[in-house]
Amino acid sequence: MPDGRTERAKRLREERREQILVAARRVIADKGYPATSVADVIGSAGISRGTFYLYFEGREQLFVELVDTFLARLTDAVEVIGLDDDTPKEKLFGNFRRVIDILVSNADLTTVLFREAVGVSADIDARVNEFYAFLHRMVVGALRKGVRRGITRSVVDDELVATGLVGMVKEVVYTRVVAHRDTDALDPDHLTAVIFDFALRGLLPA
Amino acid sequence: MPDGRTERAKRLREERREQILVAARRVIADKGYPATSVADVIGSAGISRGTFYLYFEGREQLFVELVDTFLARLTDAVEVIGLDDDTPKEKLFGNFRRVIDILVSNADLTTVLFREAVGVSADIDARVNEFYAFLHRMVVGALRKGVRRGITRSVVDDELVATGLVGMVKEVVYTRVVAHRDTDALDPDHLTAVIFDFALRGLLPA
Amino acid sequence: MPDGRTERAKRLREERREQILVAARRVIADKGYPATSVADVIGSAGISRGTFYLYFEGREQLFVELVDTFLARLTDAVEVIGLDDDTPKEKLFGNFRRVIDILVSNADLTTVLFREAVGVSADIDARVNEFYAFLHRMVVGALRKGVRRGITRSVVDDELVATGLVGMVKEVVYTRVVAHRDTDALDPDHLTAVIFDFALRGLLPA
Amino acid sequence: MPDGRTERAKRLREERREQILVAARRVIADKGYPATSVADVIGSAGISRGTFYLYFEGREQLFVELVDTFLARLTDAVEVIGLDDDTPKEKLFGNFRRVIDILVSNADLTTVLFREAVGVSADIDARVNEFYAFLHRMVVGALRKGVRRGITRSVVDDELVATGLVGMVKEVVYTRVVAHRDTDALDPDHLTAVIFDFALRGLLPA
DNA sequence: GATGAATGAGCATTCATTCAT
DNA sequence: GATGAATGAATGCTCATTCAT
Repeated sequence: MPDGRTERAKRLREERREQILVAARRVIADKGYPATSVADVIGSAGISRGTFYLYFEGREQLFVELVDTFLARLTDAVEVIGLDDDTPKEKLFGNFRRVIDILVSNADLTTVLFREAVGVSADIDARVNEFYAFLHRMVVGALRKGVRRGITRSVVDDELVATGLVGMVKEVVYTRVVAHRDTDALDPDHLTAVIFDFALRGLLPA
Repeated sequence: MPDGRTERAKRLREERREQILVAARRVIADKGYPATSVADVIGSAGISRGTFYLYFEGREQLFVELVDTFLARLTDAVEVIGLDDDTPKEKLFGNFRRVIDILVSNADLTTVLFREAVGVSADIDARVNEFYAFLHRMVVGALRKGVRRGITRSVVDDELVATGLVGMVKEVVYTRVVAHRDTDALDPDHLTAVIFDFALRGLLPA
Repeated sequence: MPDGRTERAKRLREERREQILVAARRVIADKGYPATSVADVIGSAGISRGTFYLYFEGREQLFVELVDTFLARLTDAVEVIGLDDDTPKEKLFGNFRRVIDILVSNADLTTVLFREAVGVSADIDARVNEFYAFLHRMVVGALRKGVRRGITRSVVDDELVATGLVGMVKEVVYTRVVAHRDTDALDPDHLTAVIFDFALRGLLPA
Repeated sequence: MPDGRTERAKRLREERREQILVAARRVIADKGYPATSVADVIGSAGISRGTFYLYFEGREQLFVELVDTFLARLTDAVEVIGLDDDTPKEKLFGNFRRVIDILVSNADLTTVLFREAVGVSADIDARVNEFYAFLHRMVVGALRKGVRRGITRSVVDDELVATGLVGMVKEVVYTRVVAHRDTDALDPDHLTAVIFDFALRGLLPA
């Protein structure tokens, strides 16, 4: 029955799901995933136990969905930069900026991703690791293209440097957003600029 | 009664504790803290339930001790470098190297620290965060002393850069030791050298 | 309003009920009553949850009706045989044959009656027991009339023998129809003949 | 440590198990298996939830054990009668008597076996069916040996007659012990005698 | 009349902790 | 000191029933 009623029902259903997801990420960011019971989630979402299981297969599946959706948004924010790109530096800057922006403006989900989505289940671990591996591949690619085009110098172990660059971003976001919940102090533009300046010029005096 | 009997008893007691701690960190690194029950620990340590509670207040206290002891070892490996030090660069290099060495050569505890000791309890979170804050303070101090002595240039936001440097080390160790358990591939000297080279000279061509 | 519309509505309603009952007895015979949820029934019947409760008071009442209707059909198949009946043996034979026939040709309902309608609720237990008590009374009556008319000999405990005769039929039908679902192997005529032969002549050599 | 303490502990453990089993069979016979929750069992046994799971893997395993143990006792009561046995009739009579005796003197377990152990799980169904199949095989064997030795006549369908004989016993016990809980009225000797008399001589006048 | 989203009581099971022996 | 049986609060999940649309 593809009539109006069905459409509306679908939308309501989607809203309900979203309501539960929002409540869940808030409470998980607050109490931590292992300490968050289904009772906590439904209490926070203002729904009954049964309703929860109407929309999600179970506690873990809800958590996987939370993490997966967020990882997908982050992945989408990263744009591959071709060897013949006219503005590779700007594109790379844009990639960093967008990822950081998403992380900073979704404090709850970032907290869940950084603090809870680790060591909970092999399944989730694998997805999260795959995301970081994706970031790592992108950075390694950027480093190598930079060398080929003469923009950057060649380093001894570019895999290691790439891992370190990913780690820089993670740690900066983690300390500000997750550990100190000090979102205001974190301007994505400033952060990206500082990291780029450091990464390009190093610490030695000119 | 400071006689021999007491001495021996004390030593036996200490050995017993150690035996339990070793078993615990192995099984926690393997299964993850939330999934590790007291039954797992006593099974792995070969002791009875009651004995466990004779040596530790409970499951969480055991975990706190595991993390705390490791953090203390790491903290001890960091040496403050004075403004008038003759070999500040070598000292700093030594600090990085020693910390990385401890992390790499204690894969179980490093796994526990990086993957399990996060988001479990506010207590543990605070201790771990304080350790990273300590590292951060040391790096910020080194940066500022470097500037004063003309060794390094001044950066716009040295707090941010310091956080990033800590993050580089964490991520490199995490990916190799925890995620891929690829300890062989991680020579502390090589790692420290690469990070230093990158941090000092940056990526721009000379 | 005894007009056509009402008539048609009533008929439709009856058909709907029947549709649900048929679906229910199939799925209950298959999965067992305790394991059959309302979801199973409505899934099998192709109706919605709400509709189910429009036609039945609830899960148990549906089950009671299923059993009751079947018991009524079985009860109707049994004909009382008068003392002055000309063909008492044939009538008795007919009674056995008809009951067995109904049981054999309604494998689903027989399965429900024998395997599910036992120990589920005091209500259903009572109805089923009453049916067996009815059969028992009929057989006791037949035995006594047989003795009075000189057709059969007098036994020490005709109540016990009657119970046993009912049990013979139950067990034969149960093993073939319910346990082994081997309906083909069960010719009502053959079965009735064998039981009669055994019951009349016994096992001793002539 | 094969000392006295271990022995005593083992005995205590066995007593505890037995205590739970006795409580369980009482409450299951009373309320029915599907309606009996773990809460009912532990309430009846006067133990805590945790203790229950210390002695049994779960609700179903307890039930399986209840049924299995009883079936084993019944099976043990049946003695195979050889072709060259001097007193085959007495042996057969003994078999019937002993089985009936166990059934009658364990009203709770008999109720569980007849009313609850049916249609609950495929596992239990299989075990119960196997027991009846065993009885059936024994009776068929007895019938055939009886014919060979000239003690009984040959019947058209001895499989069917054997099933019927098993059914006679089941029904008599069921009606008296389970349905009417009228254990007093059921003397095993009398019952066995009546069934034998009927089965051997039949109902026709001499 | 038909629908299916919502409800919440109820259930089996786990596990950190205690304590009598 | 050592043991392990006992405890019971807590948890994730199911499902019969209701009711607004």
